[in-house]
Amino acid sequence: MVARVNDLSTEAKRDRLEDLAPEELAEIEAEDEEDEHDLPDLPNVDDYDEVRMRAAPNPNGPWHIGHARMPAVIGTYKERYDGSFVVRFDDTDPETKRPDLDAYDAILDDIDYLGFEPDDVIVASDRLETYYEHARDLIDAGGAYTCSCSGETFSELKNSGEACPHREKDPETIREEFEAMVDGEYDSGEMVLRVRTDIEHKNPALRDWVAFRMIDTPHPREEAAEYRCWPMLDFQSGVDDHLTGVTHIIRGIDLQDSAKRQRFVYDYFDWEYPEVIHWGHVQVDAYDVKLSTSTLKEKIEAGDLDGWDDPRAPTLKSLRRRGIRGEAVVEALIGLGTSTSNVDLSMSSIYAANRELVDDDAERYFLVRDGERFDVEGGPDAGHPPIHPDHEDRGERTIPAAGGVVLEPGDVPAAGERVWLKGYACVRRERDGASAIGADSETLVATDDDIDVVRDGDVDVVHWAPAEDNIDVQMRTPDGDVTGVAEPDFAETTVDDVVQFERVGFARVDEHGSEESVVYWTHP
RNA sequence: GCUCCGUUGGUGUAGUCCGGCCAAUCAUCUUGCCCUCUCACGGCAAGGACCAGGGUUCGAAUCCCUGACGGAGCACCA
Repeated sequence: MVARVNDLSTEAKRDRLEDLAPEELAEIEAEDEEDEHDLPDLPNVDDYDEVRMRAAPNPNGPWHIGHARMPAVIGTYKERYDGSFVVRFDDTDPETKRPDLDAYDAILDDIDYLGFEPDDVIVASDRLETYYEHARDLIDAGGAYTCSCSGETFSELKNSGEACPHREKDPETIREEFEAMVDGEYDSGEMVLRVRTDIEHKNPALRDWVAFRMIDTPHPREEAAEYRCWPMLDFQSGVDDHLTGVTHIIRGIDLQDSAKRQRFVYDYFDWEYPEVIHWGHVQVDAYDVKLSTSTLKEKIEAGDLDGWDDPRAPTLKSLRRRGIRGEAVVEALIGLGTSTSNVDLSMSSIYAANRELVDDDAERYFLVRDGERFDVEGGPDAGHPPIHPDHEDRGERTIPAAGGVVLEPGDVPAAGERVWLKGYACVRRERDGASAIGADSETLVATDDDIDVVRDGDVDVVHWAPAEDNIDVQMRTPDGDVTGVAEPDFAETTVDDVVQFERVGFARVDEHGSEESVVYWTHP
């Protein structure tokens, strides 16, 4: 019987089911029609009035490509669920993760580039009093104690599951010592406030973790410079997530234990812990430079990179300068999903998304790199290729040929061979000896071939530029700078235009200087 | 050492919760063809994956076990 059912085709089974249980069939087919999202649905959305998320960057520099994943994803979820998100700068370590004062605005600028706008922006170092208040409440609830063990001593005790003597201090002392911490009466390392969790918890990472510690170095922000007692991420972040109404937390797998740690605090306060999603790390191919803000900062300071927007840097500022739209970056990052495994992002997926966005508007020009000069005889004075092959109404360009042309070395035909100068005509390279003056006087002679020679595959079409009255161009790319000359009409482009240098690739016009023009290579 | 987590084509992803419609989706990628006065755009086609081994079952990418590989945490960093 079962075998007979198995032998039925899908169609047949469907028909049979329709007879037997039409309502169940409807249900099954409804499931199939669920619209497809690139991102998985967030968990338990219906349990909340509004989906609220947060991005919690450490303001230590402008963002690299990997950082864009957070705003890309939560911004997309915000749109899907009509939710909101807050940007919270977690700048609670003035020493080892010392904030960079320029980074706050730089990061907001990067989010703007990606096309998203945070509903709120808050800064943790503005909120110390709030954290202190909650610490006091936690102490009163018996959930924290001051501890003067050295890190090493406590670590040993903790690893063997033993409490330190400070754990059973009387509440009065704990309160006094914590106030002394707040008042800055201890030096770095002398005293911490620990959350009382479970000293025998099977996961050593969760045992009585530090909530506050002393830091001697003043915070770079003036508003926070007087504070010496600073909360650790797990405490600060946990409190803020609750206070700002965050319903869905998305963060890296490196913080997998954070939720478990923070739950102890939430339990003391009788708060509901938000939904949590952990995702893996992102690596990006095509760059020599590591995806690390501190590494980038070092390279810039050492002069290996010209700045955060150097085309060789895997930063958002760099992509922006290259003419890649934030939208394309978002699209590629969304495609990575939110899985817990580490992922590699191919730049080609960003390029593919961007090409689709810019191709229609990108005017076509010729750029010849490392050009070889030729005289042209027998043809018209100029060539007239279209500005855009799909839009004749945009007109055509004018490229003078009478004064000679330059070709890329790879496009130079062998003596006696033909090549089609795009928008101009078919030319044949003279054989050696036709002129006695030498290499500089090599000549291309226009033939009367019509375009059929190209259609038949006998002659290659190449791009070219005039040998005189051309425009010097420096093109900056992730692999270094290249130079070349562009046709005269290229001067009519304006800064920020993304153009396509035919057979070379897309580029963003960065500057038209008196000596030369500078463009940034976008992608093939 | 202790504790978590993961493993689908070159890359990413869907499917895994609730086993059958999955000889496995979509995108990117690579190759070929068509279009084309670009190696762009567009069109067509092809290529390429369920980590391994056991088990449960009529049936396993999906459930269970073991192993391998990879990642993360055990910080007075974020």
